[in-house]
Amino acid sequence: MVAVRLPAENRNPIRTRLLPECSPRGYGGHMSSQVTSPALRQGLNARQAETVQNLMAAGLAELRAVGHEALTIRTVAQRAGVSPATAYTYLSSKNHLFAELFWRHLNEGADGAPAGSGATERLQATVRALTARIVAEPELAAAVTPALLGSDPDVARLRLRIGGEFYARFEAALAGPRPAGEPADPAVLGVLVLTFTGALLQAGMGLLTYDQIADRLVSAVEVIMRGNE
Amino acid sequence: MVAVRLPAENRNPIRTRLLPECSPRGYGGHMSSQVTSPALRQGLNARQAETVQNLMAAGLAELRAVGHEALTIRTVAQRAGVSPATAYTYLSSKNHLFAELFWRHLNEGADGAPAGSGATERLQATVRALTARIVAEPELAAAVTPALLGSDPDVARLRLRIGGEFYARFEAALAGPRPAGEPADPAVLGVLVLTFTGALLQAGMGLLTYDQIADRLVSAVEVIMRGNE
DNA sequence: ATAGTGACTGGACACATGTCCGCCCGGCGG
DNA sequence: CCGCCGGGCGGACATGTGTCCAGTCACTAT
Repeated sequence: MVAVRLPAENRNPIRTRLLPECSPRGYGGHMSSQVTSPALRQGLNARQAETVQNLMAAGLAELRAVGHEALTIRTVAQRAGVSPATAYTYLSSKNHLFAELFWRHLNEGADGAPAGSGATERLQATVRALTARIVAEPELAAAVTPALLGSDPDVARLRLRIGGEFYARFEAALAGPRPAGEPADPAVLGVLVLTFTGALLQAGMGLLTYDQIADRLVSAVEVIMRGNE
Repeated sequence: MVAVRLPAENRNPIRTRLLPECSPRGYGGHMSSQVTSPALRQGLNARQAETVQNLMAAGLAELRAVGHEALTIRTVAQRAGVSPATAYTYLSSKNHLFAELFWRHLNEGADGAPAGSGATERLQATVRALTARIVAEPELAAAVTPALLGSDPDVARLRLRIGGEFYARFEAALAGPRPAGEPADPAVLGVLVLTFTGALLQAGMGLLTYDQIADRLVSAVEVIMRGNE
């Protein structure tokens, strides 16, 4: 950890790595031509956006090819056709790369809120959808669990977003379809999120395979909801 | 990660780091004079056991003093008064140190199985006891979460033990006092363990403070048990 | 007393990580 | 056409990690 070398006040003036918001999620209007309203894209111009795009694609490819342990920012940079120095201007660390990739991966596949008559049913659908999404990139899943525990500020930012996303999805499923669902019980919601993250942790540790966690979680939802509507 | 450099077949012939079982747990007979029945202590003789003891104490002290990010095996070795090379004969990595310290810490404080009339009550007592134990060494808690995700074989060993310990404690609380408790429902048990590890993960990420997790978990137990006896 | 055993040592090694800095060069405004 | 601006480059650096090996020294058995 080099980050400890300096007392954290005279380093990194404000330089949080800037990456385009760019979640290709839902409203597909503003990402058509790559240059529309550059100011909205977190201050990245077209050239920079392309570099970032290359880095992300290369990161995923490298991850699939050699796994998260052997991957280094330098090999990713090479695969993306940029220099390591350039890569480091966008990615503060390996952990940051993994977190960013995971965030993007999570937000692909535009699953609308699950419809269904009962909360349990909707929650189980949500759980299945999420785990399916995660299981689709096993190496990414294995990489992101330790990565999200890093102390890097860019990681912290992503971690909040990812946690919030889980929370939002479970809340949507618990409360029911939009116009007038019942309000979600925060205690129940909390347990659901805790259980889900617990499953991810156990999978990350190798105590559960990613195949098992879907079934475990479906069963968990049933147990939890048994006394709660 | 140097562990990847060689294909893992011609390194470490069998040399899993040996540490004394030594959990000062319960039956306090066999650890009085430091030399009784050396064979039982995982093949460590008195001198080695003392070195290990020094390393563990130094590790904990260093952890408290500078935190887990700044700690290195070399500083721990120095504090323990041994050379880094020696430290590495017992500790395969920083992660291994943290896992070992956590395991020992968890097994101090000889809390017997919680008595109580209802399963919910016993589970809440268990949850409180565990989190209190963990919160007693916040730096250790912060260190162990990422550490347990490591790929080091020594870490894997500890991780299984720690997971098993959690499982056992929840099972004991769920099933009730020894001679004739009702058998624990494995689905409920599974949810409890997932929720607990989820809470640890969230605390490790900084989404929850370690102070909050006790309350969250007590509430979680109530929610989970609401429909299950 | 002597030789041997084995824990510990010192120090160099092969990587990896993230930072810094001077330079290049292509596009854009004058 | 010229000059600047700024993204990207090359490469050295400081630091950390885990490994390896020849050598030392106290204890032990003969």
